[in-house]
Amino acid sequence: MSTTGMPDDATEVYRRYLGAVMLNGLAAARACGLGATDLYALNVLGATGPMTPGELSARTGLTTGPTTRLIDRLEQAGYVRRVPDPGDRRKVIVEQVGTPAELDEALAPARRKVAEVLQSYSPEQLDTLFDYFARATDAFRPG
Amino acid sequence: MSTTGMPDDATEVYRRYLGAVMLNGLAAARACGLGATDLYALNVLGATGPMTPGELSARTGLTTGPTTRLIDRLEQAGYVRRVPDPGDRRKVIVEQVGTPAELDEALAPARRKVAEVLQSYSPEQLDTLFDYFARATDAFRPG
DNA sequence: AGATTTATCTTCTCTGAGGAAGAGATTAGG
DNA sequence: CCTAATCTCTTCCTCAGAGAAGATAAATCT
Repeated sequence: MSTTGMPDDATEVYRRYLGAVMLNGLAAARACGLGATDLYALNVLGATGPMTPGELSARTGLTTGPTTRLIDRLEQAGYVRRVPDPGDRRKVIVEQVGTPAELDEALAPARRKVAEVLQSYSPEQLDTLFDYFARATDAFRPG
Repeated sequence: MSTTGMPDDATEVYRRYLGAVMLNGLAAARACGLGATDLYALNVLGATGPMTPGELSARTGLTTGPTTRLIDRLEQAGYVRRVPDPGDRRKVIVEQVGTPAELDEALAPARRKVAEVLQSYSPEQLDTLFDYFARATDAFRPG
């Protein structure tokens, strides 16, 4: 792809890879009964940390009404918890409850296979890979 | 994570990375007006290649009715094309029309940043990374 | 050829997620 | 202290998307 400076066949490999990651994540979400927005919100919370419903609604692009019910769903499913803001009693803080266990369970088979793949690399190669993971995470951040 | 043999902090880096990839993909899909199922189906088609509506319905878990309308949506949006099966005139083959341009456009900023990250690696390191991309793609395949 | 099976598409219905508007509670400012 | 602004939540409405059941067309089998 000329805009990225990557050769086309490398782009294709990478595109397929991203597609596979998405596919796996969506399938796992579906297996847990999570909608796309729910998963999106969980990812936002996981990436950015606890935040108020207002912030979450800004991040997801939802208005406040649907956001309230989004949080209701996540809370009822045990993925998230509402905590009162000590400094402002109008506010609520939404925080993840540990790591979503069901979701992790659904993602486990793929992670096991990935772990197998990773075991075939040398320590230096693993350093490279994890360096990439860390830096790509920022690259994928919105904004 | 003990089930994978990965150290816990490495798992966390990796989990964040996957979350970021998902987040970016979902945001891009939303920007293109694609629903979660539509995106899922496009990913299936991209990963597996052209297939009949029946196969697609099995992959997505939808019944045949919604699958027809799913394909209608994707076709109308120009992401996909229906071709008659030459060997069986009951069948239709659904195939992607090139690479979804709008989706690619929406993903471009992230890809540019990733390309920047990738430019900092040596050729040997890039070999390692792309080897991983290719093998991880299979690891993420459902089944 | 006739019957059965297979594959896709159509129609109807319904659930669920999202928007709009406003209520209730709390904080900030004059 | 009283008003205005802020934050969350509630209510009502709409609509896209999914299931169920059946229609249509084509292939297969006896």
